[in-house]
Amino acid sequence: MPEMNSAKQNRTKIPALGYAVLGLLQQKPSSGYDLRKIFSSTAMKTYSDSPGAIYPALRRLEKGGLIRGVIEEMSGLRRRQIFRLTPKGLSELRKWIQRPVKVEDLGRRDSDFMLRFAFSERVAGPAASIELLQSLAAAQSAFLPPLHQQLKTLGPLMPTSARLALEWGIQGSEAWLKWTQFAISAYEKERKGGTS
Amino acid sequence: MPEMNSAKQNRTKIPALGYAVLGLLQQKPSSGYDLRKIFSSTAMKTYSDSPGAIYPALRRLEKGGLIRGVIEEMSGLRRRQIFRLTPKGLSELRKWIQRPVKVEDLGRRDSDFMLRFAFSERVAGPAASIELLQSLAAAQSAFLPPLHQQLKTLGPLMPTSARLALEWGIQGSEAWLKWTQFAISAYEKERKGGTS
DNA sequence: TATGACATGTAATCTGTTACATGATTAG
DNA sequence: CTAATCATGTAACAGATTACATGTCATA
Repeated sequence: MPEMNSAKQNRTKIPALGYAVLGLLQQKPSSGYDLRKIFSSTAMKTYSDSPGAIYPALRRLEKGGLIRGVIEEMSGLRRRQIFRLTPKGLSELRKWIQRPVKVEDLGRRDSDFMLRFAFSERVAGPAASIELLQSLAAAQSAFLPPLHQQLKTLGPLMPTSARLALEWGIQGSEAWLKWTQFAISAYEKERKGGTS
Repeated sequence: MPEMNSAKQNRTKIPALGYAVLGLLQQKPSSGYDLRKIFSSTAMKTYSDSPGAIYPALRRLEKGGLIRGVIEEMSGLRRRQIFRLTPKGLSELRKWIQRPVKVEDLGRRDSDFMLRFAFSERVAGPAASIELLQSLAAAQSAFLPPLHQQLKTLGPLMPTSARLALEWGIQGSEAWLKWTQFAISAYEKERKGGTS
């Protein structure tokens, strides 16, 4: 086969939900139930709020030494385990956030990147956020041309609905690129007039 | 818990990859290898091109009576199994395409909907495409206000990068809404000046 | 005759979904 | 008292990833 996606990953890969948990725990030590509430009520609905996902994920992260849970016995005898990041967990989170964006990552606009970026400032500082945005911009500029190409060559042969779907691929990516510029300039403005 | 996502599904739920396969087979009977090439080379990279995903999926669909494979023995003795939709498969595909869009479906802009819409014209005709778009527009108009609300209340408390990520949620949805209008008007234009 | 594309598969493993189960505490 | 909410779990299962295995055919 010419070049199918193979990708040999070294084990211990953390899934998206795991990073979402790490990021939230860095912001505020929480129980599994706290996390479930966040995943079910806020804009982070992409991640599963089911106990069958959260609790096993917490145990995996704990076994990997990335978080540590302590049972809070204080007020009221309702058992409740609060998890916190360990230093190892923090460094793992930081490494994930600072990974450069590759063109292949851009397929889904909703994934991975936004989660990383959302956490970036808290975890690694504004400089890291800016770097991430620039890495994104670079990847994006390489992403669009092939799509235009596909539309030009295949578009006329496709049914209207299929062509329109492909056009969303383009329009959506362009909107995302605009957001990237917007975000970069927001950081530049902050740097000048900011609270520094 | 107030209202966590539970969702009791009746069995025989077909996963996204399954529908992608059904849609492609409706357009053109193909082998597993053909499908893999499509998933690895075209804009449909969201779906797995790995043999460990495709071949089991084909067998599941065949067991469910949605597709039927025949071994092509013609030219050259290189075995190659060509799959086609059965009538049941076609009707299942049509049912999936014609499902109305619900607000909860809108979380990820890249998912499900675009696949359904892309196939809609071929499988169920332009009228179905237009209906899908209108169903989408209705769901979208209910989707945006809560996001604006969240930004207004939580935004000022968030770090810049987290707020910008939330703003992408809004800008991206607005861009999608614009595409929806664009697509509807494209169909209207076609209906007037079209090949009818 | 060796390489690489064609073509199909399988086994181990991981993660998430679905659907229960359990018990403590608080509000009406 | 009873219903709802807090809080944690588990078992069965489905589907995807990873990695390997097998064999055919064309061409350089």
